[in-house]
Amino acid sequence: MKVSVTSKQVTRDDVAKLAGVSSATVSHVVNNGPRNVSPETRAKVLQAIRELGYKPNAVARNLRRQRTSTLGLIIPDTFNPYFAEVARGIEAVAFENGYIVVLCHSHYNLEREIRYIDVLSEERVAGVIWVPATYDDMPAKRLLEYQIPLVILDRSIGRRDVLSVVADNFRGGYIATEHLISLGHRRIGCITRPVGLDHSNERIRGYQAALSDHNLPVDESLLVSGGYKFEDGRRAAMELIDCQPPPTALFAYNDIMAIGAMHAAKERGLRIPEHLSIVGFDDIPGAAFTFPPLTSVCQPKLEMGRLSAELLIDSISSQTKIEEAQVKMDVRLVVRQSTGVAP
Amino acid sequence: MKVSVTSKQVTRDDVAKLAGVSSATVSHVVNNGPRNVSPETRAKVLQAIRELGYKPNAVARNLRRQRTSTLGLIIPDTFNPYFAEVARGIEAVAFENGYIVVLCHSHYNLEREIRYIDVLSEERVAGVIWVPATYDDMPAKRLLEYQIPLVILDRSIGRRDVLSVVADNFRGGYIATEHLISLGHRRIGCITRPVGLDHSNERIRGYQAALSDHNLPVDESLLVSGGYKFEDGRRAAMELIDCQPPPTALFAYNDIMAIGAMHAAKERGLRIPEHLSIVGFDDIPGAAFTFPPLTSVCQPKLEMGRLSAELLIDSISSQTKIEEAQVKMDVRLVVRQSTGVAP
DNA sequence: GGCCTTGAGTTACACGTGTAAACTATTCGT
DNA sequence: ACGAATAGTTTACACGTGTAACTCAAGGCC
Repeated sequence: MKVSVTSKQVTRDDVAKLAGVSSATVSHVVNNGPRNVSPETRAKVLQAIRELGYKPNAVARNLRRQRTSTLGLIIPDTFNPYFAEVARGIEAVAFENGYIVVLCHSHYNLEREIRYIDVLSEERVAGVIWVPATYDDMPAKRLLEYQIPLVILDRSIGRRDVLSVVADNFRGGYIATEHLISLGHRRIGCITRPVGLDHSNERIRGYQAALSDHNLPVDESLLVSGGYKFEDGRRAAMELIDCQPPPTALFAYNDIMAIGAMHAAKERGLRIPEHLSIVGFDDIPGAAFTFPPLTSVCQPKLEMGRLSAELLIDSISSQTKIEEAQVKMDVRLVVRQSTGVAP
Repeated sequence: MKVSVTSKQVTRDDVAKLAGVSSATVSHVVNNGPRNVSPETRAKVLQAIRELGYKPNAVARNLRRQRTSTLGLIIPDTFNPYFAEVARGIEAVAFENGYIVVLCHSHYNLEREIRYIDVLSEERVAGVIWVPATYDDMPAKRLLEYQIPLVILDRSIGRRDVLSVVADNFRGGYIATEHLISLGHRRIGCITRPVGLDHSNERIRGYQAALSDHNLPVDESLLVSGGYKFEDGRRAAMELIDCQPPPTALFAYNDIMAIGAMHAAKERGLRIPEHLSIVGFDDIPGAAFTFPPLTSVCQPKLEMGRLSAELLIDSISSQTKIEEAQVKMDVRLVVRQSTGVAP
């Protein structure tokens, strides 16, 4: 039925004129309120809307309502599958609730986070989900200063008034190690990031707690800390394999390093899992496709994204004070074929 | 210097009052025009802006200017690393040019594409980059009907008035096959999607053209079409390996299938590349981490994203008619260790 | 001096919408 | 029968901004 070919925007007044009613009535039809509209009038208005191809202008509506239905997502980089899955959950919940999501890649860069926060502030976004790129809290402070509702994902800044959603990294390290212990392993190596960072600290603490709880020694020489990349994992594994006596199992900080460790084992002629068991962390998509498929600790990434969006939308719409500032999500072990009974 | 603790929005008028000037002058300072402002007045205004923590309201500005600085990105799913990298390029260029990007996941769903188009239309986005989820052109038609500038990524709908950016899939199939031929392979299997879809058709044509150009027979029995997943690749490879005589090399439609084929080979006791060479397509991040690392055809994903954003922004700001509707991007072969001389 | 130009600043209004308040016409309660 | 209540519709205005049109003062030019 669309006839309009002009490039001029069709406004509510055009619809009103065609339908022979006032523009307020059109508004009442479009928004189902706040005043009632008789069925006949409603029909006339809807017909006019269809004929003209009228689309309400969300910009004007946002200005008038003094709020938008836009959420900002500040995330290091969706190229990382972990963040990509989180983003997927956020976008899905946003869409279900009539929000749109502005994608802001910080590229692991503090300055860029801050520049994006200023942009989002000017855009008057309804709220922001922030996946920190560095260990600097300034972005959170600035968002609070701007009075923008905020949920922090994947890290907590320990303030009672800031919502955050994190995975239980301690438990991840614990169950990974316990799994290896239950397979009879006694010397279990750990490949990790440089200590001092939240995630790795927690994962290492879990690893060590599991050892202690099962009366195994916590041998510092079995802990190798490097970077977080494939080559770092490969190198660290080499080092551990060359120990005397070598560990029979490895727990890696993340899957990429675990895959690096698998390569190291193959290069040393070790078969997995017959000679060496390996557990990773994150359960990236590729983990199922390694040879053999990698056992890994899985964070509920999609759920974490969904939950953070739900929390944010809740805190936007209700002014109720928050009870629990930090939500810790449970992790689970995905057992594949890279782990087996100790030799 | 910020003092304001009130939740009321700070407006241009507040700044004007504090600085003792008119609100138009504030506007002239903020926008560097259109009228000149003396250095002293400018200083007073900037000081007032700082004191009040004034942030111009982009919603109001967009309404007044009758345009936004927002781009819509409709994409099946950034969880797929191919799309994630494309999105990264788009976001980067958008940011550099003062645009923000609304992330719209279609989840390979036509209806959702259309619903998002309606939302973006109401939001009055300046333009849209569309990565088609299905083979239905309706989204493009609707965007054109709404007069929203459009760039189609990864597919072309063959209209002279619609910009599109695609990879040279034909050439990808060609150089992959030629690479295998140059290594002495004569029987080269091809694992592909069900025929009939743009991408796979082009890649198969390239594969066949390379064979013909080197005077090798195009043997239909060496072409196995299945799905596009790991298991599909594994099954297809099994079938080819069990041929008599078996091929000494395989070209797979994508890396996931290629990795499936690698697993099939290992299960059959074949060593790669000594007994069987394998080439994939897409060069996903995991391709470098398989054992041995996978040779693959690489599309310039980041560049494709960047270019599509640049084209879109160009076509938004200039009303010039487009010359070349379709841009075909070159691909390159990344040679790793999954291909070797024929046995 | 008269007239035009120029630069700095102001006034006034439009952008498209949501909704309070005003206005009618109809129904209701007594 | 008459004021009150109710439902449907309209009028009027505010949201915060960009900018055209205007004012005013200060030179510049003959």
